[in-house]
Amino acid sequence: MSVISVKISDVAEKAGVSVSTVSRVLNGGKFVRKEIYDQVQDAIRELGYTPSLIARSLVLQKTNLIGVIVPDITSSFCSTILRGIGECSDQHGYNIIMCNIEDKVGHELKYFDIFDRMRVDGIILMHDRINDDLQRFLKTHDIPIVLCSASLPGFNYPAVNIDDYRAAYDAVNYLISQNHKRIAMISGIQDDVGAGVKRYVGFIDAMKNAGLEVRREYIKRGNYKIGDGYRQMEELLSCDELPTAVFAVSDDMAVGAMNCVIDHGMSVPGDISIIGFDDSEIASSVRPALTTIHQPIREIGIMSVELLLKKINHEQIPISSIILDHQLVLRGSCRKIEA
Amino acid sequence: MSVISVKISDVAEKAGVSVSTVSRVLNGGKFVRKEIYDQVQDAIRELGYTPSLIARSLVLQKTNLIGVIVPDITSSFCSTILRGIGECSDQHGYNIIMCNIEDKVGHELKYFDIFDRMRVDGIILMHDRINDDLQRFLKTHDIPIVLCSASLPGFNYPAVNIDDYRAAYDAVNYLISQNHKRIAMISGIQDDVGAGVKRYVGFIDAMKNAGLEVRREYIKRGNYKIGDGYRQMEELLSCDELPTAVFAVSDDMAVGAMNCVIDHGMSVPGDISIIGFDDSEIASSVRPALTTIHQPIREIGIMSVELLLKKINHEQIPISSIILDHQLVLRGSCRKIEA
DNA sequence: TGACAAACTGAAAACGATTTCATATAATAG
DNA sequence: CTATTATATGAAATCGTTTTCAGTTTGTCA
Repeated sequence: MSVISVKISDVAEKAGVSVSTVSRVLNGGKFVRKEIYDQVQDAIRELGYTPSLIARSLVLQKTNLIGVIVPDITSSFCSTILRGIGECSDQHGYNIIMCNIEDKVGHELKYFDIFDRMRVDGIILMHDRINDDLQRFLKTHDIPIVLCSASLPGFNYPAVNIDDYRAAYDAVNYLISQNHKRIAMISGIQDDVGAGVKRYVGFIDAMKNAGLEVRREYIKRGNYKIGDGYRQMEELLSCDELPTAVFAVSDDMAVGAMNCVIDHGMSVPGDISIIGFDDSEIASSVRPALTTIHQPIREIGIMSVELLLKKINHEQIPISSIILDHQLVLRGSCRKIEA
Repeated sequence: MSVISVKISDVAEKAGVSVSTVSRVLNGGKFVRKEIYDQVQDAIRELGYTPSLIARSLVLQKTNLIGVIVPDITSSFCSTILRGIGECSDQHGYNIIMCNIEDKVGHELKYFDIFDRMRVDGIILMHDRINDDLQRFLKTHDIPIVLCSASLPGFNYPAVNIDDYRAAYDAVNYLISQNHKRIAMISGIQDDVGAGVKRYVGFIDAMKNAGLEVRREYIKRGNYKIGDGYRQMEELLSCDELPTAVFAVSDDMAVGAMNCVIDHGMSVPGDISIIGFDDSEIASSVRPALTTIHQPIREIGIMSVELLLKKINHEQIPISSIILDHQLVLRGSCRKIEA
């Protein structure tokens, strides 16, 4: 029962050697006689000694901590990324300390400040929005940062993303190839300066290139959650002429939209086709299963960590921003309109 | 650009006072003259100084860190609890450091060891399984631990749970009240010594008390995930006589089961009624929406933190185990059998 | 055998905070 | 006006490690 924590000097005393020698044993045992080495190991075992990472961090000026800021841990997309992050950092001997922004948008600075004081070795940021305080902070501090499924115009932090423009374009283009003409979009919120605008532009361009009209009333905005999708779909259903398809920029919103359609006694894809984005777990757990854009979610998390570690270790980073492949996955929520 | 980190002595020098004075200012400024106080604050601002929590932790012997071990961050149940945990610990000035057990079952010890070395102030454990190594560890260390939606027979750590026995009983009893007689169960895995067995016994008792037969072939086991529910349901569908209702001990498994039924061209609840457990987000995002047992998920997380903090601060803990209320929520996945 | 390198060991100085203790000044009381 | 107390301040010890540097063995080679 190690109530009082035993320290390195206790081990040293017990083993009859100096503190330095114990420390050497702890760190590989180079330059210490086999005999003494064993002696020290015995003492460690008998005393149940475990070195304090706190003390170690202090002298080494390195915490092996990675701070992670997520917008909403509850979303399947985020938690899957987080899983990738946890997995990879674990493998490299880093631990992650997580902060959930949630509804506390605008308070990001608080978490950066905490990370700063904790002297984390680096930060992974899954967040697109920025305000003045944060801007100032980022300009004056230089903790290694990588953006994960996000981008911050004006800062060239390394980032891991897919090609959101292209992916949105592909999704909409698929709808068009199925002869849909009245296509609506449930987009991201106004101040999403990252993926949000890219997907938006992707939608617009696909429509324009096909010579299709984009109606103002067909463009809605939501905060990526199921409830948002539901609410926006309700508005769409009140249009004079209903769209035949809707492109939602997250699976969650797509599911919300789908539920709304179903709850109004209509059918997906019979009456309205819906295409999602992310291919998060919910996409395949729902009936009809969602046709959607697949992102390599877990890999995005993993790559973020690898990029961050490179930055922490001052290794050369080949390209500052990594774009992973997306993919259209066809399931049951879209149908072809017979011409 | 604070490349070289500025320390308290730099501030002291700049302000023309001693280190102790700066420290006092940092910690509330009691016993320091207004004039000097301002002087120090100015120096802090000008230098962009932020105190190192690492150094602070070392001397205070307190990290304000809480270690959290989750079985699967990807599940909506876990991530919602985690949100509660994050929220509450944040409010109390604690940070959480998260470890995802995932498929690395049996390696729990590794994370306990890390937490131990990091000198976290306490641990929240959402994990029911235990092995010899872990047992030995727990016996020899005494970090404050609370169990969150879990229980560890043989250790009387404080815990936050619902009454799993009663909840399962209520769920099954509801099915019975709807005239179901052939009721199947998709239970937890074999070595789940916590909620798993309690829900199992609740099922059995409800059946017995109603004088209903529990058929061996109607009892399946899964690891709480959607895929498990799907697979087990497939087996149930191959029974000679189909059950009219199935009780799944997690919403995820219930959804899996539901999808399986639908994919086989049958209807829920038309052909088979399904009741879930948890009322996690997926329960209401699926059509038909799941009838299920509601757990106050976020609150469970919050209460765990509060309990842990009490333990950390050596406050009296009134009752060692907290049982929160559950509730049956009726939605669309169950129907009444006309007698 | 002597010279020089290699292997081993320990004392002491960091790392960056808090806190105890002693001291100095200001305020209050008798 | 002195004795006493409250308020301000700083020097130095402490938290538990790693690492430098110097010193002591031991080994190798001519």
